[in-house]
Parts: sequence; C-alpha cells; structure tokens
Amino acid sequence: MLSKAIENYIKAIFSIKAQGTDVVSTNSISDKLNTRPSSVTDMIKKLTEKKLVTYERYKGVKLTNKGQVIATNIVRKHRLWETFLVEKLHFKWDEVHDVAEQLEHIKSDKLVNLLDDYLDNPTFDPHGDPIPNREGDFPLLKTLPLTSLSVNQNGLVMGVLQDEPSFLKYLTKLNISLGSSIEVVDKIEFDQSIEINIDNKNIHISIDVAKNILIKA
Amino acid sequence: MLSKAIENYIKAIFSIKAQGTDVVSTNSISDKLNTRPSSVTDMIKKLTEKKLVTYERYKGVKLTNKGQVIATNIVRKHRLWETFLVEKLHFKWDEVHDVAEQLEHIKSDKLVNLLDDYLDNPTFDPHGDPIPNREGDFPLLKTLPLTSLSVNQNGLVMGVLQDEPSFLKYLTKLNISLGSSIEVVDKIEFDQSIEINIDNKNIHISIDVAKNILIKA
DNA sequence: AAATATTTTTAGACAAGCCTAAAAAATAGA
DNA sequence: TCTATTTTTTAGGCTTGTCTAAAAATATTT
Repeated sequence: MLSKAIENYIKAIFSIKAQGTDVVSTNSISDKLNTRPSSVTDMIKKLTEKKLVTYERYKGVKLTNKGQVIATNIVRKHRLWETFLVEKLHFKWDEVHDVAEQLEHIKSDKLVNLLDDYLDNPTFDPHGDPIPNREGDFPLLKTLPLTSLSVNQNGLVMGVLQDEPSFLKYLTKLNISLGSSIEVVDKIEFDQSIEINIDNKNIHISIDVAKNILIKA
Repeated sequence: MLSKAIENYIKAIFSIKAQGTDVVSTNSISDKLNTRPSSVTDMIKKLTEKKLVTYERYKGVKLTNKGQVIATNIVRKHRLWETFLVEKLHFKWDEVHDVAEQLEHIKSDKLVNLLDDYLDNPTFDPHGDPIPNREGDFPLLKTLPLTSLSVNQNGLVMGVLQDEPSFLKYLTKLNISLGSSIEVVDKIEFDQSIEINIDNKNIHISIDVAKNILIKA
C-alpha cells in the first residue's frame, strides 16, 4: 500500500513529463510539490527501491511501467471525482481541485469503478482532460492550442492546460467554457495577443491565456 | 487542521462513550484502535493540549465541547458517505465501512453539505444509525433491542448496533434488513435464544444477535 | 581548460505516531 | 491493611517525511 506522499511524487513526475519537459529533474519535482530538493533526493531513493522509477543523476527520473500504472490510476481517480463534484454536486469547475486532490487518495478499486459507472463512464473531465479507462488507456482527441488558429478560423473549446482557480475564474468571466465556439478575429503582432469572438462579442486575450485553451477546429 | 490520527482518537472516544461505557479508559481506547496503551497516553496529552478532551488518570477521558463538535462532524461525514455508497453506488450494507472510514477524513465543508443535499438530507444511514444535521443535532427515534419484545409481539427493524461485515452478512442471509417486520414466536429459557417469524418463516437466533438488532414496536 | 554557476546529494535534525520494556500508581482481594 | 493485580505512564527507540546548511558533482561560460 503506497503512502499519500509517494502517490503525490508519482503524480508530480507524471504531470511534469506530460507537460512536455524532457528531463524530470530533482528541482522540477521540488518546485511542483513545494518541497526542498534534498527531500526529493530522499524520496527518489525510496521510489527507486520500490521500482516505481529509474533515476540517473542529472538525467532525470523516469516512471517504470509499474509507476506509470499507478500514476494513471491516480489521474483516473482525480478526474472521475472532479466529474462527480461538478456534474452531481454542482461544484464550479474552479472549485474542485483541492477536494479532488484529497479524494484521489482513497483506496478502493470497487469505489472507483462503481463511481465510473455511476457517471456513465465519462471520457473527459470538467476541464476537458481525458479520463483513462480502467485498463489505463487514455481516450484520444486531438486538440490544438487556441494560438494555432489563424485569423477568421474558428473552433470549439475542448479543454484547458491550466487548472488553477484564478485562470478558470477568468475564463468563466469571459464566458469561455467547454464547448464554447470561438473565432479568431485578429492577431496583434506587437504583443502576440489575440482578439476573439465569442457569443457574438469581441474580446481581447493575452497569448498566455490563449496558449492554455485547447480547441478543436 | 486536525490529523487523521487525531480524528480517529476523537471518534473512538465518542463511540466508546456512545456504547454506554461510563469511563473511557486508556485501555478501552487502545483496544478500539488497535494501538498500545502507551501510544494512547501520548495522544491524550496532545488532545488535552488542543483542548479536545479533559483527562483525569484512572477516571477516563471526556470530550470537551470542541471535541464533541468534531466527533459529531466525523460521524456525520461517515454516515453520509455510507448512505451515498449504498444508495447511489449500490454498495451492499456490509461493504461500506472501510471506504467510509477513509472518506470521513476528507476536509471540505462544502463537499459535506452538498453531498447531504444531493442525498436529500437523510436522517438515518444504511445501518439505521442517525445522521447528525449540519448543526450537529442527532435525529431522535426511540428504538429497542429485539430482546425487549415479548412472545407474540412484533416490530420493524430500524437499525443495528454492530457494523461488522460478518454480522451484517449473517443478517442478510437471514433476510433481515432495515424495515423488515419481525414477530417473536418463542423465547427459549435455556440459552435465552429467540425464535422469530420473518417473511412467514420461523427462524432461530441467538441472544447475541438479537441484542444487536434495533426495532420499533 | 579553467572558472563560475547550477544541480544534486550528504549530514544531521525534527515532528508525528507508533512501538517495547519497565516502572509507577491505583484498585481489588484476602 | 497489606499484597496482588490491573491500569497507566515513562523512557528510549523506530519510521516516514520533512527541513537547513554545507559539500560534491555536473554544466556552462569565458
């Protein structure tokens, strides 16, 4: 039985890798988890002993197969709980993260699978993130960042790359949610910001915001 | 923010008291939690510092007001989750305990209250135990142990005093569940066992089983 | 290639929660 | 009342997961 701390390290490693970083360094993990690098060194030793990761100093940590399976399962639990919170209990999409961080550590395969069924086996969570099935496979859906649209092209919002409440609240304020239809009206060369049309209104968003919105053309 | 360990001690003290024991001793707590008496002594110190209990050696532990509030809240969470597991996810009543023990430690008032609403503010859980409301008040329902019925009297099963899977499974096998109508057919003087009629069948149960079934006449 | 900067590890400490073994305190029995 | 038994506490230790400060290893820059 893995401790909560170990699960959180595994999850952090998985998520840093998923963000496209090539090498998952000691420092990147300590940043993610708000711990000190020395604590990470300690933990990497334990993870290695348990064959959850392999590690080469200065070359980063890699999840083993076993580690991958565990990471995927935590992600699955996290996203299923988020779906439950939003769809059944009517939490808002910017309120679910902290609670789901707790719920994801509950240990019961039966619970997870019954919850999955109760929610009708959803494939995407309230942020548009894919939910792995009980075999650990992620559903595929190719999306692009909003920045990749050209002027006059439009697309549907399929997800976000940031779960931070401040970001989500801002989107809500702009009336952007999953399924919203967005058209790029103009791209400002000067600061790379983008003017978009949503609900027949033109608004202006920064490149940093646009990068974190995933759309399907 | 209270640790899981502290919450479990508070809950144990509350539950020993609720079982009608006059003095909640160090040993009774260590029995309940499967820890050693010396560990209990340590923890009582911490609980006392945090003003969750008062303690006099050899005279037992008592929850303070603050301690009571916390205990009640944990009980509330535990029973709401049990209700959710049985009513929504279709767990059986003998399968919920371990999972609810984990879920009861999730920290989010919003979650508990929305769950409460989602379940239509239930007042009794799947074992017939009362669920305190968000103010901490327990619903009242006077029930009696099955042993208190005389021959030819009958009553409805309202709850059980034991949540142990083996006990609950046995009841299920006998076709006894919440709401079952039971008539006492005979009381055997020799071993105080009881013959009852349920679903038009006569069966025989021991005094130990009968003591743990709560009925309303 | 040497000097500098960054990353990572080591060493030693600490809190929380648990343990064992033994001592001390209170209760119960003769 | 005095002894035996039971209950509780003390003392010291262990593990997990964290920390700080300093040292060592590797990378980068010049």
